[in-house]
Amino acid sequence: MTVVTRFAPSPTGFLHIGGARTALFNLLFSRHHGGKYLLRIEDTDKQRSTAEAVQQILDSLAWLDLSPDEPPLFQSTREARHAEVAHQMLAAGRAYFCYCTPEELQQMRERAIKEGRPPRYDGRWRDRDPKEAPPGIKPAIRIKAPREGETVVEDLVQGTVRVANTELDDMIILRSDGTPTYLHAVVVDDHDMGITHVIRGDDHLTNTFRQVQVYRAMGWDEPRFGHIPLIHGADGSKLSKRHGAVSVLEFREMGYLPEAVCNYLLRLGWGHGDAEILDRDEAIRLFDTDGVGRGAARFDFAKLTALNAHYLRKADPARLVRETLERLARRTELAVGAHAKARLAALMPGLQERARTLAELADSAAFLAHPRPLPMDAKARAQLTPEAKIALRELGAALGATDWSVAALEAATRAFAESRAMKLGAVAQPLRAALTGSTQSPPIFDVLGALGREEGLARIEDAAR
RNA sequence: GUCCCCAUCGUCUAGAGGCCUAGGACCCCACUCUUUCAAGGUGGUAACACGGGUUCGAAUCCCGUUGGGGACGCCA
Repeated sequence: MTVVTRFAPSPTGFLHIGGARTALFNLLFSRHHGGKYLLRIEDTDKQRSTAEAVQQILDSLAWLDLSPDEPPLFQSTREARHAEVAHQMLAAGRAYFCYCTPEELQQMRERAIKEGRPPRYDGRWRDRDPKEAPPGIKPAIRIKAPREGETVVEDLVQGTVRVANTELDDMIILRSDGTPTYLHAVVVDDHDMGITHVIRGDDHLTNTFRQVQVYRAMGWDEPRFGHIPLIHGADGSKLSKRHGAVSVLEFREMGYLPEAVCNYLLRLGWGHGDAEILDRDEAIRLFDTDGVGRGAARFDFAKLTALNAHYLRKADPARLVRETLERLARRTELAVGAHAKARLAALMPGLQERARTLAELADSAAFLAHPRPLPMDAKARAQLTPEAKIALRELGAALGATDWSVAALEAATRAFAESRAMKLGAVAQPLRAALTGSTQSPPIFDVLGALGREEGLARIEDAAR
């Protein structure tokens, strides 16, 4: 049997980071088993579904390299099929018309809760003759769920999960307006799409018992289910906006790399020995449901950031130059032209190993694109003592006479310091302040080299004034 | 309220009865390297929720307690 998985988001908003992990697990699982990974947009709620949300989800998945193997299936296009199946169940005596009004059901729920009973449909139309139907009411179709025994699901993650059938009620599969409910549509679509493994959030675990009834009523093979735990915020509650970012696109904006996000998401709730750094190929090779944990995991920005720093360090400098240029171009105080681009390309190896996110990278690179005079932060200004300024002026003169290569610049500076009986640091720090406006930067001679003779000497002169 | 699921350092996790003096990663703290900051290297702090069993032996199996999460819609 070829494995077929799917990710099935509803387009009522942006793609949640938890949804991204579900998509990742589905992709990894199918790839690991040599199968297919599909996408289904669950847009049957016409009030809340939007085309923008669909596009955002597609963009988010593409960014994370989690695009499906085939174009997405839109659930709304399959309503006729959903209704058809519901009517087949009706004909087979596995479903029935229910003439209750929403108000009536509401009352039923309220009374049950007041009396301390679970709020469930009491099955009042289950065996009633449709001839007794009240006039003028369009019926909904309910499934005839078993009332005795228990329903057991062998979950790939949670193990054997069982529930007494008395806990289940006869859920609506087709609304009175003829549209399918989620619980019904999901099953019909999963069956028709040939889904063999349903990997989704833990919050669907109890739904599974209801969905299984549809498979059984239709005599369809049931897929295997794997319910992965939800992601929580740092305080242990369900991850939401107040925990910081939750939208995948927000993570992109904050400067996280897609491969880092995927690696982090993979390790959130899944483990394989001591493996921490896993690229896509390695993840596909090792991923399986037996490595998925059963408890909810908390989202930790510190670890994501550490992982991001790792990937940033080994990323292709050319790629980072492009990304950084894009961010710098948004800053009006900078002059992002050919000079800046060349300087950035020259210094990127030194910059990228010092930044943890693309946002930090852009911050640390901004000095390269800043027109003179360069603004100084407080610590940098403190470096420029009267003595330091004198030394800088003389150093400038010395450097002006040297070949503008990193090695020559370093040699000249070391010779200069030695001639003054100064420690290299005593010269290098004021120089760093002059060149970068900061006390932290890549190796200072690399900076000097990247800046070029004209700009480098000019900045030294500015600072020596 | 009812049902379902979960429970190892602060966080993510390894651990499938003896290999556990509980390992790794992140965070934090020292030291080291060093022109700064990072990175790297070395070392350190830190956990089996609790109570009963089962067993020669339990982080690992069973029961209970506590704590957390989820689901109970003509939403998805």
